[in-house]
Amino acid sequence: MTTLTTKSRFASVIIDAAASELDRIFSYEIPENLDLQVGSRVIVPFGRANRRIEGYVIGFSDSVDIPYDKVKQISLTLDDTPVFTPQLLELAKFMQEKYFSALSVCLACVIPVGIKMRNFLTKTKQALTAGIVLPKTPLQKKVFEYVSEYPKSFAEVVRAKTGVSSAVISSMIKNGALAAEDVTVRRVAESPNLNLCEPLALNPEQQNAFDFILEKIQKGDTKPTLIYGVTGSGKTEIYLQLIQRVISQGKTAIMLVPEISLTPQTVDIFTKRFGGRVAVTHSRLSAGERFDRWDMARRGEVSVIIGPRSAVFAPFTRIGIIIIDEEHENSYKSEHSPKYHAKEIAEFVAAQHGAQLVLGSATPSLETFFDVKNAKLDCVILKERINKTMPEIFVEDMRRELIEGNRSIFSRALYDAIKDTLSRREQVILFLNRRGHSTFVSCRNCGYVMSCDDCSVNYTYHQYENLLMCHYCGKVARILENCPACGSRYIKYFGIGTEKVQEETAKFFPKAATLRMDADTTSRKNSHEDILSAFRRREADILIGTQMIAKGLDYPNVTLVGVMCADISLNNGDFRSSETTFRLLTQVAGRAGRASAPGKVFIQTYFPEHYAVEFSKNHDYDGFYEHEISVRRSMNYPPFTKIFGIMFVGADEKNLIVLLYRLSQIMTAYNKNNMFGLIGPSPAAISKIKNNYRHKLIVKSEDEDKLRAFVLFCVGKLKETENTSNVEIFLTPNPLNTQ
DNA sequence: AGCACGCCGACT
DNA sequence: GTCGGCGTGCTC
Repeated sequence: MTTLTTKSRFASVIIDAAASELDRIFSYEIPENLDLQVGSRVIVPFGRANRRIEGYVIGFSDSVDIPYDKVKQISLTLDDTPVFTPQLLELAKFMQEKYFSALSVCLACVIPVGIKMRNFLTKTKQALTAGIVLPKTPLQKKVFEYVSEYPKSFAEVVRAKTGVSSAVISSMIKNGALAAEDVTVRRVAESPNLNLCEPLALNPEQQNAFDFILEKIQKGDTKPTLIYGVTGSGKTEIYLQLIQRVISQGKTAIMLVPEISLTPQTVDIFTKRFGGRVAVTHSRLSAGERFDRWDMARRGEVSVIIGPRSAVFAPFTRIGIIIIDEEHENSYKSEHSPKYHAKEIAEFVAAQHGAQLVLGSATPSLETFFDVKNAKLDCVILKERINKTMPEIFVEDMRRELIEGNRSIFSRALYDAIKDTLSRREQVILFLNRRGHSTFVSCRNCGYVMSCDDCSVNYTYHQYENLLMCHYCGKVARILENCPACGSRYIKYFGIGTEKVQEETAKFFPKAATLRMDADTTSRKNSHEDILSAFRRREADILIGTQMIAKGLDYPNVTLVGVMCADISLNNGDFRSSETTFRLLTQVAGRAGRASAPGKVFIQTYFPEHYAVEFSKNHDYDGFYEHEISVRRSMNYPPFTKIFGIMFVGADEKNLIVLLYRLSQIMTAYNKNNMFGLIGPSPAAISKIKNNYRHKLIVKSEDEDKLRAFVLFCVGKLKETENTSNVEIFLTPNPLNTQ
């Protein structure tokens, strides 16, 4: 059925609607004069009222299998070129099946301009050239002379240079004294005449990694490669030189980076190497800017795309290499439907193009390293740290501090180290992965805890605004003097956040200037960059922050890092918590020290003997991997199984629990040979958000395809036998967590 | 999803 | 009579 010819009588159309009942092919007759291709965007009459709706042509046929009198005609096509290639159509079909999404939604995802636009937003300007008719007036003569000297000048430039009004120019165009043509202009940031940078010399390790991957590319060996290299080991230079080779062979390259790493510095490195051949995408682009980058890629005006996860959909032909830097990053997984993971998409696209997939990380995800061990992935190792030595790590047992009478948030050793560091005029980073002042507020008389009415989340106290905030829905409440339950006045604030750390730091080190960086201080545009550069300029001695300070930033003058409480991520109840903690500690520790002065890192914890803490203390990823993989094996967790999250969300909790319980009964009944492991049903970690209750069921299996089929079958059975109209059912294959 | 159809009660 | 409430079913 799927052919590329446009001579067929009928077109297979996917309607632009997310509803699952509409996620199928509708056949339409093609009018005589309409030129269509696979990928054409069309308007079709739909439904009893023939309302006009957008659709995508995904194939052609000469017959239909429904009564002919039902078939309607396509009204019109929206663009003069297809919006997706047959390859991207295949990718969308793959996503439809893998992520349980409507094909129309997957297609919209593949077309970044899928943002509803009637027509493409090509921006044009009028370029003027002297015409054949001679000018009549002095002003016209002036324009004529300028344009004779500088043909194809933009009208706005001609007006500025000659000082004439637009009336003069338009009358000249009208009588033939000027020739005008519309030329496309791109909304791409002008790169300020950057001097292109030559490739840097590679050290032996880098050279080895480069040679290994280049040889694979030349041989057409498409097994993916992991570059496993500590922070600062020079992975980026290898990426750059590989891309250089690929584009010199006339192929294209996709470079994925976590959104947070897409800083001006990163962009600079790439534009300095590839000049106008590289386009950068990021989430803050306008529709027009986004369209231009997409259009430039599909027309071959650029050869390299660098961007966050969505850049994996770049409409390139002949892709030679796809690189995923910091492959372990959670931001590669989309939170919205289709809940794709950029790594899975990249694998598919690389296979389509015969491209080399390169993953880079200092702390690879367990799944990735497991694939290395099973020879599904090649691996090159970079051990050497350029211009930096490993910091020394101290683990502080906060239980002992308490027993020995230290009730402050600083262990005695960390306190001394901060004092020392400040006296040497060096800088300190204090890390705590929780914003706000106090994490819960409760009554010491009756134990009542202030929490959000709409979500099952404790209020966090924010001192600056002096109010209570729900970190889930953002709702705020006023602080109370009396307990709403028992009326007592013994309200106390417990648990520390970054705000409290700042307050305590000021108390203990009154002479030190502090800066705080978290979601509360970076909501303003550019404030993120402002805080970091202020710290780099040494306008503060101590930087206090959450997760967002942990990643890839280098401050040569920071020689001390304190992790205020490692237990937060350790106790989040998810099977990946050890991995997350190990990685976080490793990343934070990487902020300390430089070549001349090795840094010190203090990790404060109530659980110092936890293996995630122990292994990070010794910078021992391999040891951590071996331990963690044995835990995963014994618990039947990924990578030994695939997991599947089923979440029921609705306002009527009782109804929701009954239905989810019924689903688990169906699953148990059809679970022959105990092929599938069931966990739950149970309330989600946050069991209520905005007055909608959330309960979940986790299913595990070694066979991903069977797992998918089983879940789909059982949910189908539930929908057949019960009324599920009052619950929303969210299916998430390979969820990032089991919360 | 969105829209028409149709089957009910209430009302100028 | 007929206006409008919402439950039901279909969409090439």
